[in-house]
Amino acid sequence: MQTPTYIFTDDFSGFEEVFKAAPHRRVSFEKGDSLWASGQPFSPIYYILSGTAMTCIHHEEGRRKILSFHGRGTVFPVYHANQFKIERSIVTQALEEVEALEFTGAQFRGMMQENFSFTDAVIDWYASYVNLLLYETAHQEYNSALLKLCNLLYLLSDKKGGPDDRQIHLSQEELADVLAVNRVNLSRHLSRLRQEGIISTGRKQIQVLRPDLLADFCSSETV
Amino acid sequence: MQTPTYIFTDDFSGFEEVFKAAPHRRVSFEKGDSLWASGQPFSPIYYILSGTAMTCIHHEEGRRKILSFHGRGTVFPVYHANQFKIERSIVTQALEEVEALEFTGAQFRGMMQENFSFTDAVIDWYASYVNLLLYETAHQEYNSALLKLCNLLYLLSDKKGGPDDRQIHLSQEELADVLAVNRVNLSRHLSRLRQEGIISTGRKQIQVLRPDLLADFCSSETV
DNA sequence: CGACTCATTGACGTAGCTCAAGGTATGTGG
DNA sequence: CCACATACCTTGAGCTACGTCAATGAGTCG
Repeated sequence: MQTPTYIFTDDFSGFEEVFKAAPHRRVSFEKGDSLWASGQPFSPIYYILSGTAMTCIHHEEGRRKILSFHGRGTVFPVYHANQFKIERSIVTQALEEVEALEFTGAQFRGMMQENFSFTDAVIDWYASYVNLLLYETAHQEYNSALLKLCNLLYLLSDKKGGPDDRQIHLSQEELADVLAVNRVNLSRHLSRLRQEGIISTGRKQIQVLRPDLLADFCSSETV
Repeated sequence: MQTPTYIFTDDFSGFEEVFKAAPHRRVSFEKGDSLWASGQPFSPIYYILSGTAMTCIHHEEGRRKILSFHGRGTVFPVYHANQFKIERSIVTQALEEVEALEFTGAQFRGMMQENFSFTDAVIDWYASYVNLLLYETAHQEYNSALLKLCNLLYLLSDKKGGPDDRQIHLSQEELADVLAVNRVNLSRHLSRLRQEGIISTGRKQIQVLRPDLLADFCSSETV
């Protein structure tokens, strides 16, 4: 039974050879580059070979909401036929150097038509994205800022790895922009968790010292 | 360029004959019935022949979030292979008598594999649902309760119809549960709009008198 | 070393939540 | 058709979590 993920990776890496064999354009982006011009509905589709990109939506009042992160072996945006107004506000930026293969919608659709297990992967991707968004809209929305934060830290920290792997390399501003809470308020809740010995904080990094105690703070929809 | 929709209808009605020809079970639900037992991840898929159903998520603290409405000619839930934890909290209820055709995931996947234009419809459905959820997570989240309400009224009211069609037959509690705001607070904002002559309210119904003035209150992501 | 960006802490305002009481349609059974 | 119950709606008063503004501190980099 799956919990939400903010970080997409390797959900298409089984098709890397298919991507390389299909007609495409090879592209690379420097840190900070946008994958497409902002203000436009998106049209190309990227399969990421290496690097990480971050997708966010800019609100007309000047805020931004960070939606998800896309690493190697995944695709963004995923194929769809219709254009939506909100796409114009969506921006995907490289957080580090990104190497990718670029496809048109028609090329991508052709690959789905030829290979139905590829279509399965597309459906899986959509289902995961819907799951993340449902979690945010229908669950996190009702939680206090502290609970939201604990849930996010829990989901972002790598439960499998050792203590050194349980680091989250995001600034407080970025965390605040994922949760749609105020940066100052977020800082206060982080100090609380720091005082309780659950995390330690540094510049652009948070380490989860006690995942067990953190889990106690989280909602049952999360752990 | 599409704006979000809360009410899904007729996005699969072009395939009604395909549904009827495929192996299925015919089912009907009385007003108030759930389409599947609550607390379970869902497994059957329904094509709705008539009636309307409402999907909501129950939060562990006792609140509920109304997600979407599903009328004739649409499908819910749409096919996916993985199971997600949050599905256990999702309930879809008949708002009136619902006649539907029930399919298993395997049957549904078979139909997608046989008929690629059916797969196109599934992708369109997912894209619309993601669009709605992005709108809620990344746009409405940052709006004040009044702006949220105006946006919702605008999206729910039938812009094509005449004055009598611009009625919304939902209780204030249901509207509040769509917007994740307090019922009392919602009532106050409705009185404001009533005082401005934009809407008239009654028991379980709101009529939009001046769609033009309402649009002025809405955000640009909505109109 | 200076100029960033990032993080912390305090003081204060307010939108929205909660509790509570009362009002008004709608439906039902006698 | 009326009495009563029930759901739905309205309005008031007070609280609080979060947002905003502002000033200061603490890493990092050229």
